[in-house]
Amino acid sequence: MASSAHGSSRAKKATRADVAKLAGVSESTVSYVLTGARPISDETKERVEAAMTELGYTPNAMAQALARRQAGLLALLFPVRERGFDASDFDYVEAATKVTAEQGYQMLLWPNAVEDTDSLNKIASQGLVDGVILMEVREEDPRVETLREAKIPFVLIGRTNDSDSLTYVDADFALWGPMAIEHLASLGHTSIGMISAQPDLFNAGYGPGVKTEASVIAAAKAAGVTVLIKHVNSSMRAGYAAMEELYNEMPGMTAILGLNEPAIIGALEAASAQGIRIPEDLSVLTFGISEEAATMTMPAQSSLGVDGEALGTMAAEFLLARLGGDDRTTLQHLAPPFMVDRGSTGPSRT
Amino acid sequence: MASSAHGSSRAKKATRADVAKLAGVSESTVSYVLTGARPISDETKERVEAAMTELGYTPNAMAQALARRQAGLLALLFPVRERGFDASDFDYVEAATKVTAEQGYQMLLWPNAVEDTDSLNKIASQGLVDGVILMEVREEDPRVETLREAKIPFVLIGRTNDSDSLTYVDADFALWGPMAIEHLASLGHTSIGMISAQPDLFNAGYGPGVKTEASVIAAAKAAGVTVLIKHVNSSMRAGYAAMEELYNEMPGMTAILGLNEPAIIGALEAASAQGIRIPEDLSVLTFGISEEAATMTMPAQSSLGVDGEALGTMAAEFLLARLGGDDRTTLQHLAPPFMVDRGSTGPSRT
DNA sequence: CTGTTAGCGCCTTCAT
DNA sequence: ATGAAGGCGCTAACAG
Repeated sequence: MASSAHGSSRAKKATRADVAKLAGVSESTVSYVLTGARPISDETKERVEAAMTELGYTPNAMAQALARRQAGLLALLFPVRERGFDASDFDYVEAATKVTAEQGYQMLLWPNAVEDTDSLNKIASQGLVDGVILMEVREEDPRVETLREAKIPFVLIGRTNDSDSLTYVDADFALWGPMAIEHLASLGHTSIGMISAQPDLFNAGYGPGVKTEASVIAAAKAAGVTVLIKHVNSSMRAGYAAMEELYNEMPGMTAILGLNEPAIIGALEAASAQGIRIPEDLSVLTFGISEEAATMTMPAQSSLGVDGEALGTMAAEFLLARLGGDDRTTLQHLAPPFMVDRGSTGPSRT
Repeated sequence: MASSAHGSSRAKKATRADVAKLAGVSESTVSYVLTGARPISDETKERVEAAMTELGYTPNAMAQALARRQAGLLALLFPVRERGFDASDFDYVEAATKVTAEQGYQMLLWPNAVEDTDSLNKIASQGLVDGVILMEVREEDPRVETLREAKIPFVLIGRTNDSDSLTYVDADFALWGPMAIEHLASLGHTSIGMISAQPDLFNAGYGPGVKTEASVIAAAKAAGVTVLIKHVNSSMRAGYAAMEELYNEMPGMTAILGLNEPAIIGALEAASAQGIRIPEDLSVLTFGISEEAATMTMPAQSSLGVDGEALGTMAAEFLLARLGGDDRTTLQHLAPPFMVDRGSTGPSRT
């Protein structure tokens, strides 16, 4: 069964006409048993279905798309190169995929870089996909203008600086700083280090980085505590080094905030190498980290973030609304933060 | 400029007929200035191009695909959920994307699970994509049969147990064990631990895991050294614990092999926590790890693996050959391993 | 150098 | 409950 001796992979596929002929019905009838858009007698339906399986018929996606004037495809833009694609990212993607699949859409992952607007323009303006979800959004994001010009419905997970007229879901980073600082301040911490996003992402206007830092700084000021921020490359090594810098520049540090997954791992390693114990000597609170990443280290990290699955779902629903022609309402959502206590923060023992 | 007050994103796009009318030429002429498949006078070419830009015309991908009987799309199957998508994975993808783009193909990333053969069958048999590249291949991989039935050209990066008739590129794992063991044995190591792939991947027949272990075991036997293998979950925590187990069960251990990125990080952390120094007290050699991952830990890990970019390129070339109708030749390639010494191995001081 | 004419495979409105 | 017929937007011979 494994090999058909003549073996031409160019065997032409059965078409709707073939099925119609074999079943002795008209072509449109074949379509109607597929779509169910019209009542068909059981008898002919059976004949048609038999013919379809006999011929191994599958409708041609391109022809369908052309006739229906819609591709049934959605693209999810995720510039994979920047920082990979981890379990927490997949929370969003999986949720969005699930929701849109229920409406008959297939989701494609577009891994190209943010700057690759040429490719993007192609898929967006050629009608290859019906709608787009953007992830890893920057404060100034060239993709937005490209998609706008292509007149294709799109929604952001994240947001740009100028997002009043955009459709998006995002975390409410403005609340992250206050919530985190209050938590630590109430435990008595007054000297707090922060291992933040890598410099280039920050400079490129990476939203979570910029917005979270801003709210941390404001909250620290309000609470009267000191925060020392380091922009650290996304590597354990850099995190390790940053930890030493922090202790040098702020000897009384009793807590750190994290906004950089790999770097935090390195920082924890540095702490452990120095015999610094968590949470006895140092409290650790990490932003926007997945369950997996948070419990992967030793000790596990208490964290503050959003529900990626919920956000992904909502993004998909917004997009479906746009695809459905809802053009008037503003669809925007900021998700509130929630904190998960995994025991890595405790009272200050200054 | 930001908002067009009437704001219907449903504005119908210009078609080839519109361009032809505006330029005062026939429709086919419009096509021919686009494809350049026929000489066109400079004068009419300019008129047509002017009309195109005036109307913002872009050819409809679906209609093109239908008429050409080819979509110009390729899918790269990568089940993202299993272990994420990291920098080393992107080496393959980027290389393959580049090569195929030069032939006018767009590469899509298909993140669905290996078991999701329904979705796969859809995109494969509906003519949505012209060819497929599979990654994360298992010894028994259901996707292969699905693609075969769909009669669509495909190539594996990796291979199944029964791959004689398949088109693939893969690492030559059979050489990994000997090369690694010889390296360590020649340094005097005789008690070697191995932190291997997680149990479920291994049981699912994850090729790199199964094949590498087999070659390690054989090579160890031949060299007369002892290897103790642990199947470890892909987390730092699990690696940390595995390290302790290894020392308990094999107190004289002086070297470890790694085949599990996160677990190795945990293992290194465990070593550092115990005051075990690398490479003085323990040699570390990791398989199939990217430059980034290898240099991310402290100390960096010497590693043994393949050139992902080269493999991705070759996979793409194989696929292009199949798409070009080359159906007879066997296209298979096993890439030799190469070792990168980052100083984490040294003489045994038993 | 340029136009005309069949399709590509399917959807969908009219008819019956 | 079923057929027939006209597109969807573009390609690719076939004619000049």
